[in-house]
Amino acid sequence: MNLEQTLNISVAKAVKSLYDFEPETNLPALQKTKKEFEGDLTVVTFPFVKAARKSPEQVGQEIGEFLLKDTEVVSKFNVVKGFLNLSISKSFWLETLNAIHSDNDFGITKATEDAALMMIEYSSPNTNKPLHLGHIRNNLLGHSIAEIQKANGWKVVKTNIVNDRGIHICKSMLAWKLFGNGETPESTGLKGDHLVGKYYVIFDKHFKAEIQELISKGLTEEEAKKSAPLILEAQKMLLAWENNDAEVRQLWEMMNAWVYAGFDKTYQQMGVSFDKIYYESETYLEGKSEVERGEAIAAFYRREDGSVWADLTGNGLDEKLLLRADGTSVYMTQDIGTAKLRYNDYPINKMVYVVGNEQNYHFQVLALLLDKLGFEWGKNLVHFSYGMVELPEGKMKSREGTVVDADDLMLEMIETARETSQELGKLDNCTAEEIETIVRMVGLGSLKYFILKVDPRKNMTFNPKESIDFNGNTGPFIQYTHARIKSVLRKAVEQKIEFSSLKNIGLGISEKESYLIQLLNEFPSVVRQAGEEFSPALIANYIYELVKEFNQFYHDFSILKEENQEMKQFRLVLSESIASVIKTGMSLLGIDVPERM
RNA sequence: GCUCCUGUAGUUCAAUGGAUAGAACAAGUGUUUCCUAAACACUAGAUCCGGGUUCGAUUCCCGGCAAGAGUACCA
Repeated sequence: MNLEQTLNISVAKAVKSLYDFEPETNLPALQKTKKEFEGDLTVVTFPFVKAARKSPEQVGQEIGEFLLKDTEVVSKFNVVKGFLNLSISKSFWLETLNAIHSDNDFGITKATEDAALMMIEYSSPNTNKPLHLGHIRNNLLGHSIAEIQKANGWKVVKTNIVNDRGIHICKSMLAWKLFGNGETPESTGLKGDHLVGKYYVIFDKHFKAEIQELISKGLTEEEAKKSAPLILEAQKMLLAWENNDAEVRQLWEMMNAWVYAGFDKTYQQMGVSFDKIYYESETYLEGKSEVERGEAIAAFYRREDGSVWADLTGNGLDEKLLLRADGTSVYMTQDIGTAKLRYNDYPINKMVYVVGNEQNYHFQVLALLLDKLGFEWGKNLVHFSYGMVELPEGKMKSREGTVVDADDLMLEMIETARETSQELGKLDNCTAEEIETIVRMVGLGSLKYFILKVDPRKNMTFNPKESIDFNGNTGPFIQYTHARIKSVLRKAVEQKIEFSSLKNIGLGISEKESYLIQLLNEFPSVVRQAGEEFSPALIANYIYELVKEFNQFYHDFSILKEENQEMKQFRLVLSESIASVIKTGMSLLGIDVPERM
C-alpha cells in the first residue's frame, strides 16, 4: 500500500469516527503541500465542514490529531484555514528511499504472459514526400506512448501503415517520368525521399500553370482543376496501377524503394522503430472487398455513376465516398481493409491510432463504418488525436516551401549541440567517437524534449528562426544533471565508498532531501497516469521538476565532502536513485541520457 | 453555414474545483580559490470579455469575441 492510500484510509476513518460522515463519492485526493507552507501532503477540509458543523480550522485540527494517533507516517501537522498540512516522518522517507534504491524496475510494470495487447499505429507516412516537423511530433509521440504503455504492463505492437499508393504517389511518378531525365538518388546525391518529394513539387508547379492557362481560356477554377491534362494523366496512371500495368508498377516499385531507403535513415536517426509494417498497396484490396460486402448487406449503396457511398446522415454526419466512380479506392477504403487485417493478424485488445487532430472526422467515420460492417471492435478504436505543429505565421504548407524538414532539423540540432560543447570545452577529453555519440544524444534530446513536454492534444508553435534552447526547461538541462550525478558517483567509486543501502533510518535529513524522496516516490503514479492519459508530457514535466529540485540540492549541499559518513552514503543513495529515475523516465520519452557531457 | 478544438506574463509552456495562478526563455542583477556555471539565487511581468453553478472557478455550464482545424471522387 502506498503513502496516499494509507493516508486516505486514515482520513476516511477520521471523518467517520469524528463526524459519522461517509462521502458518497471518493474523497478528494490529497494534494502536495505548497512550498510556502510546512508539510508534505495536504488534506482539504472544506468537504467535511458541513457534516462536522464546525469551522474548517477546527475540522483540520481534529482530523490532524486523529491521524497523529492513527498512523505512524504522520509526524506532525499544522492547519491553515481549511488546509490540514501533514508532515511525513523522516524515517518513513528513508525507508521509502531504500525500497526505491533496491528496486531495479522502479516505476515499471512489466508485461506478463497473459497481458493485454495494445497495437499502436504511428508515423504512417505518404511516400510522395520526405518527413517534416509534423511527422516528427507524430513519431516521437507514437514511440513514447508505446514505451509508456509497455511500462504499464501492456504488450505492445508498434505498427506503421505506409500510404504507398494513391493519386499522390502517381503525381510524383508522372512528374519524374515527364521531367526527370532519369534522375536517381545515386546520380543526384539526394536522399531517395527527398528526390521523390522534389518531383511532387514539380508536378504541382506544372499543374498550377495548366490551371492558370485553362482559367485564362474561360474555365472556372473548379473546372480547370478537374480537366487539366496532368491531373487526368495522373488519374489514368492510378487506374493503370490498380489494373497492375507492368510499366507503371515497375516505376512505382523503383521510386518507392528510393523513398523507403530514405525513410529508414530518418527513422534510425530519430530512434524510432516498428514491429509490423503494413502497406496500403497490400491492404486496399481487402478494403475494397469489404466495401463491396457492405454494399451487398446494404450498409452502403452505389450511385448511378458507379461510385460507392455510406450514408451517415442518420449518425449526424454526411455521406462518405468509399469507392470512386472509376472503381479506384480512397484513403478510407484502405483503412477499413487495414483494420480488418490487423485484427486477423493479432489478438488486439486495444487499437490506438496516433494521428493528428485534423483527422478527427475521418476516425469518427471509420469507427462507424466498421460498426456498420459488423465488426464488434469498430467502435472501440482509439484515435489518439494530437495537435498540429505550427509556425509563427501559421500552418506548414509543403507547396509553399514552409515545411521544416525532419532530416535538416535533426542535423541542425546535432550541430548546435556540437558547437555548444566546443564553446564550453565540455568534451575536450573525449574521443571523436564519444563526442559523436554525446552531441547526437544532446541535439536530439533537445528536439525531442521540446516537442514531448507539451500536452500532446494541444497545437504547438515552433519558430525555426529561434533555435531550441539548451538551458532551462530543456532536454539538455536534464541530461546535464544526469551526467553531473554520474560524475559524482564515479568519484565515489574511485574513493571506494560503499553506499548500497541505508542502515540508519533515524538520520536527520533536510526538508530538501525528504522532498526529493517524495518526488521519487511519485514516479510510479506519474507513469501510470501518463499511460491512462496517453501523455508523455506528464513524464517530461515530472522529470523537470525532479531535476530542478536536485540541482538546488546539489548547489546547497555537499555530497562527497560531507563529513558524516552515514549522511554521505545517504546522499549518494539519493543521487543514484534520482539518476536512475531520470534515465528511466527519459527512456519513456525515447531520449537517451549521457554519462558525461 | 454546420461540427470540433484552442484562448494564461513580451514569447514558449504548466496548473485532479482549492491556499498568494507555477516554470523556462527573453530583460535587469548577483554567485565560481567549492562534487561539471549546459548550474544556482534575486527583481519585474499573465487567466480574452460577460453571466451562471459552488464555501471556493484558469478549470464546470451558458452567451459573446478571437485564432485554428474539419466539413473533397485529397491523404
